Amino acid sequence: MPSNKSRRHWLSISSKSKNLSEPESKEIVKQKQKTRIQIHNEAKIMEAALDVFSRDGFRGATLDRIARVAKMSKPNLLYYFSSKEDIHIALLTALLDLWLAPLHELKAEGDPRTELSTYIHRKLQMSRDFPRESRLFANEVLRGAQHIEQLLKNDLHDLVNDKSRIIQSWIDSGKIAPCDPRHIIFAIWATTQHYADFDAQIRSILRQKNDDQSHFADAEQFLTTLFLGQLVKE
Amino acid sequence: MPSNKSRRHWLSISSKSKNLSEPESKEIVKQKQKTRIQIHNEAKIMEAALDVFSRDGFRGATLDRIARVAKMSKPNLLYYFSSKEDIHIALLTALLDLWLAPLHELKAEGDPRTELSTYIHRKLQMSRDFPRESRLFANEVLRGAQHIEQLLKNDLHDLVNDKSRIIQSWIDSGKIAPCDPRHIIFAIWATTQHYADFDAQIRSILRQKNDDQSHFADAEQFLTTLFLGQLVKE
DNA sequence: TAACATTTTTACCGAATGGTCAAATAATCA
DNA sequence: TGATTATTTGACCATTCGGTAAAAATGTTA
Repeated sequence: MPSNKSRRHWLSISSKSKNLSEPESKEIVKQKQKTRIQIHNEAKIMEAALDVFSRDGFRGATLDRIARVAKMSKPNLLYYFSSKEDIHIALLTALLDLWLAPLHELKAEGDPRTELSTYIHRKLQMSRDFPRESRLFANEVLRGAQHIEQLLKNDLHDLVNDKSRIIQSWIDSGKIAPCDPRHIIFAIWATTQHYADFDAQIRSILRQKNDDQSHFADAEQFLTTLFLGQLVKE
Repeated sequence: MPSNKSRRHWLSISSKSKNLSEPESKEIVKQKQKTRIQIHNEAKIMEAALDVFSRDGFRGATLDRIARVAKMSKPNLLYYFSSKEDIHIALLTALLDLWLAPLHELKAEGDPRTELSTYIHRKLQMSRDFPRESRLFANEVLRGAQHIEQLLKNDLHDLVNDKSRIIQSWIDSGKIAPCDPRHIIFAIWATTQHYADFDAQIRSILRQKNDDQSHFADAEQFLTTLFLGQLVKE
């Protein structure tokens, strides 16, 4: 499968949680409209920040490096975001939806085998096409997830519980072995994201070049077999 | 690239492999005997380094912080290791054996079900009891594994290939579905280490306290079911 | 105990860090 | 167009970074 090299994804900057406060009926909104330059530069910064934070983690990343990658001066960068922490949080927040999209699509109506293999497929696609995003979250969670604690405890927790109820219904109807459905989700996360986060290790073992993505097909075949219960014979 | 200034740092953690050979065979042994203070302080530094590197990654970690955790001055720390990179590499090297021990124990003679569930059990135990070690390697591999490239390409590669041959024999005798055995190993790594590396996420979702490890029992039960092929019913 | 080797500390270095400020420049719009 | 606002810049700052030099302190041993 050819790789999708042009990976500019739109990033809607977190419109700052101030928006939670009532915009005072339908009058003049305090939040000013974003300039074309603003939109462009904020996107440039997010793109650069993704590059740097995903490689070095929060503490290891530097504003100088982000500025250099974004091809702007450091003060200019700080004109758009007030601090390093700000950039990091904005980036994580903006990418969370993209990151959780595959799980959102897990539907109760479908049959378990189809739903699970579709989910695996989509997650593997994410690892293949958005490895930086995967590493960004991996780095953040490794650190203790201090910058997205609330996101995890609220949004992610609720989403997982929601989807766990679907899986539970499959368990109740005897289609899946009794277990805590959340561990199924953990296992799919772990196995699929592993191919992005631990890429260097996998390539060392498989002796693959950096641009070779042929193992993803094997991985999907294997993981489908694994999760659909046909790996070990009786 | 380690700039190897030939200082008086003949002391190195990895020298233990040399100690296995006969002491003073014929010539004057350059390797001097380690002082009690040396042994003590190197251990103190490794312990502190494990704490700091596993939390912040290589770039994010600082010598000042390591020194503070180890309760010694920074120059004192640099008396034992010549650079930050040195400490990191020494730590990774010293811990690799511990980290690979469970895989080493995978034996061809046993039956696949027992061998796999034992391996899962050991790996989960590692995640539970040595989470910092797990995160240390996770951080390093996330960065591209620049400091352990050779270790991965040689030692780990060979070990995995070796054990893959065992699994392949199980495939050949029809006990396991045809697949690249290395993906089985990857999947066990991913799922088990996930409980250490992504601990913060898991606790957020399960709403568990930091010292609660009760989910490890669930995890083992679940992963055994998963890998032994009894998760999804026909 | 004296001679010697090992360990620790103090004081320091140049570079990089996150961040500020006011002035200069460019874009927008009445 | 000019006035206003939005953007960019260079000069700067306090702190922290990885690391060094050399003396002081401590341990070891003849």
